[in-house]
Amino acid sequence: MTNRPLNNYISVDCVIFGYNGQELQVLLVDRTLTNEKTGKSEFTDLTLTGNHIYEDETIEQAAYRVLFDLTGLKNVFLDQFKTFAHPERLKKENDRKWLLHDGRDPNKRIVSIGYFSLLATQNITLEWKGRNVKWVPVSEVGELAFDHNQILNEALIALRNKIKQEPIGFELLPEKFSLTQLQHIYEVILSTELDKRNFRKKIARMKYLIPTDEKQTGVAHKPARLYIFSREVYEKTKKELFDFTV
Amino acid sequence: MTNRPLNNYISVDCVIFGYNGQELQVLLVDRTLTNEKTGKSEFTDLTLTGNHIYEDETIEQAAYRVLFDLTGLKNVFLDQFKTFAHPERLKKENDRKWLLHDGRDPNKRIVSIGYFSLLATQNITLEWKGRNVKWVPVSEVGELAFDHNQILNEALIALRNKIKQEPIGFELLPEKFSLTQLQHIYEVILSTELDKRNFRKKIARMKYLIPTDEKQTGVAHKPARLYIFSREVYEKTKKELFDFTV
DNA sequence: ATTAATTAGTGTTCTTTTTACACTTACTTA
DNA sequence: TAAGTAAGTGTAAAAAGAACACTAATTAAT
Repeated sequence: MTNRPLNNYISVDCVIFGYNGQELQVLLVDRTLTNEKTGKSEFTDLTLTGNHIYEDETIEQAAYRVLFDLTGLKNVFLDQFKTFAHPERLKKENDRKWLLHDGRDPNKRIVSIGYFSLLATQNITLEWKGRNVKWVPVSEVGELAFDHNQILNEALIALRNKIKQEPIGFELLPEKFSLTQLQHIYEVILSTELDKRNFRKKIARMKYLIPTDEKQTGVAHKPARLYIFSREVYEKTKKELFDFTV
Repeated sequence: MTNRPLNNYISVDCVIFGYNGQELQVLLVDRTLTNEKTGKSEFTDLTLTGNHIYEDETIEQAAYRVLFDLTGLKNVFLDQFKTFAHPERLKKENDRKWLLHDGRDPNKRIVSIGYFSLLATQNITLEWKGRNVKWVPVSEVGELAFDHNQILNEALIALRNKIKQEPIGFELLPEKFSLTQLQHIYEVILSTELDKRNFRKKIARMKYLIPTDEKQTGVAHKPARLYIFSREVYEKTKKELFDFTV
């Protein structure tokens, strides 16, 4: 595989969602433009992660590569949700400066294919192209670079649709998790409150949620039983439509 | 607006679905490569419709333009469903010849943004770039040019998902339609059989289906009452989740 | 050792939705 | 006027959804 980019005008943008047990987060990286003569910073703001597509790589592989470079993880959940190509999408003043600095022509159209992915945030070391990477609660995201607020919004819509149809909530949790944690994921993503008993009744129907013998430890209350998600069982039984309409 | 394409390596592909009262159809166009010296046809096959994106136009506008050029219609239902960019997607022998003939470099990656749209097939005159255009039942589509079989499949998946969530079945029907016609649309798209009484009970909840005083004429049986879809009522009431899970 | 604090875990009733199922009505054609 | 055809309609049983409150198991503080 070569590392030559296909061209400068097509890229993937990855909206990486994480969950820390409290809130839905998104991975953002600092974008600092340093004036090469004065050495001073012209501006600093935040972007989503993204990258070029290499010559002999699929767009999906490019998105996986971004994720791997960031986290060292493979087999991450990834979903292509929308492509962004509005003529004005990168025409804000700072965006133009940044593109120029990066050797790209800010007058050319840049097409970006949006992927979103889901990660359990625990135990992940973040590092990306020497830029500062951080988790930001989705509810606290301010103005982002480029059209990244729009991309984030569309990713959220796609995530909400997807989680109602397919069991992807597990991707945000450690391998073993409690039902309360799982419920909280749905509550946070769908911005709704769910009744504990009704929630458990509903997921009791889903055979791919396997109880283990393990319990939480070190918590100052009755420890919760831990469950695992069985992808095998899911694949076998998925004709029985997953439906999490709330 | 200029008519200069952005570049030769990005395009929209439109999967245009139609319904003729019997089956779900898709619009295909003949692709005939004529040898310029001999005047003989080198091959003929079928493609979806697609086009370049002009310099100052959004991708959505480009897709609308394809539809307008084909049908003379505006305000057609259109949904961006997936982007295709596999390195090998246009590498079949005939595809390479076609691209060369069209002045494009078959070794370059061509990114195509897929839209699907829905049309009532009645009263539409089809004409596109002098190429022969025709409706083909989806179940009878053979091998298509490029990766268009894959694009069609993905469009079908997107259509099936969408029609369960949003009232788009009407887009395939004339303005006034019977409930049996509507039911048939769902049956055809979801490949399922629905019970007439249960179907009617279900849609009776949907306020935006407005009965008219008109009935079918010229049918050799009890004439069906005709209904219209009220987008206004739909927009007002859509918080009440549309759910057509079957 | 006891108590307070905290979250886990569990069932029932009522309402709504889904499913299965068969006959009469209105129109055209022969 | 009879035959053919699709339209239109109701009921009962099963499944799913919604509302609701107490006991159990653990740690922390005293």
